[in-house]
Amino acid sequence: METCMDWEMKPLINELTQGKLLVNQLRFHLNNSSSSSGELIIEEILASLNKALMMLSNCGSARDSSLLQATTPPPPPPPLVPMSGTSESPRSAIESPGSDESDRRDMFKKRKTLPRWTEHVRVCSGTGLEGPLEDGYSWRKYGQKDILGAKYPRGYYRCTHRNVQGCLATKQVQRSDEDPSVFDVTYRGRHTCVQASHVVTTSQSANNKAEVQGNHNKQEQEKPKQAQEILLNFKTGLKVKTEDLDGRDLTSSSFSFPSTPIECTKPENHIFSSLSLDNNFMGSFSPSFISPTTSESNYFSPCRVNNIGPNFQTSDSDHADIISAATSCTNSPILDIHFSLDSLEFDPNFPFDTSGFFN
DNA sequence: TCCATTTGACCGCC
DNA sequence: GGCGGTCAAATGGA
Repeated sequence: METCMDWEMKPLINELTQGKLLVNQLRFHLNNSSSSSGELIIEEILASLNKALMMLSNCGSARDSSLLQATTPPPPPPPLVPMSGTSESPRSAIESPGSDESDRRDMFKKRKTLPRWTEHVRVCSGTGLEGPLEDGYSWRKYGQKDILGAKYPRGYYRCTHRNVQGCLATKQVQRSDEDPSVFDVTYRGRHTCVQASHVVTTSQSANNKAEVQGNHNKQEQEKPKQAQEILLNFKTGLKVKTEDLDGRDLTSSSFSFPSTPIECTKPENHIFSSLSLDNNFMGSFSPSFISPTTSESNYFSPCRVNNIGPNFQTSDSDHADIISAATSCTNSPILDIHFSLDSLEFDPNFPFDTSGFFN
């Protein structure tokens, strides 16, 4: 069986390369918009992408499946991992009719080895609703428990596709005692499922790629068009806020896209609302960013950002893997997105398919 | 009827 | 034995 590293190395590199391409397109766009400081950010993004690419080419198969182990503190591991044929099958789905006792014991053992990481998510004020967080995946609540010492109960969610696709990803949502608007979301396991929206977008992407491969000249002609579409989609909801960067107030220089579709302004439309381009984003979001129909979709909009330190570096603290929160995105027609590509650690196990994101 | 949520009970770990 | 995590029956909504 191939190592997880191998399984989508090429697509990953392709996607990163495409990311570079898109950033260049973005740069072009920004140049036209005479946003000089946006250029600075783009340079950083490009540098980060290059760095990631270099890391990928260097690490190669050096990295092993140890990343699947629950390590402390875990670099925010991406939840997406192809585990087709994995031994980790949910009890209810793929279990063999063996002894329930041993199965249950196995379940606990597996649980311990699942990667685990935490995000701090601040919900956007305005909805006043309480509920699970929309993060691009379909979650189904399977339990809630009062936790000792915690004011608020902890909600337990698992992937909706657990039974169908054997996806073992779970998350726990715990409202912070100190700040009720902050939720600690602990993810466990990685998504092995293919979200419906993801399928659509990736297939579209695949179609585009097939088309491109079929006709190279056509590719040259269509790429700008494609990229433009991508850019259009990209800019519909994306704004990079940089005021937190190392004390540099770059707010004025942050690049933002003026034409925000009305959909993005609606609080009930959270396609981009939980977008965060950090490590966790790489893992926990369906690249399509299209929220599947889920009970949690309309509750509120979590605004997740990375802890952006100097030069987009995450801090060395325990919170390196913790997503702090933006204070608000509800009232902004353009959702703020903080991201740190510099801190990306591409888990070889993670099927980083940005086609959905950039499409 | 199907699906998601709720909630009490159960089980393993510490 | 207590606590955290999960299961599964009951319940409700679409």
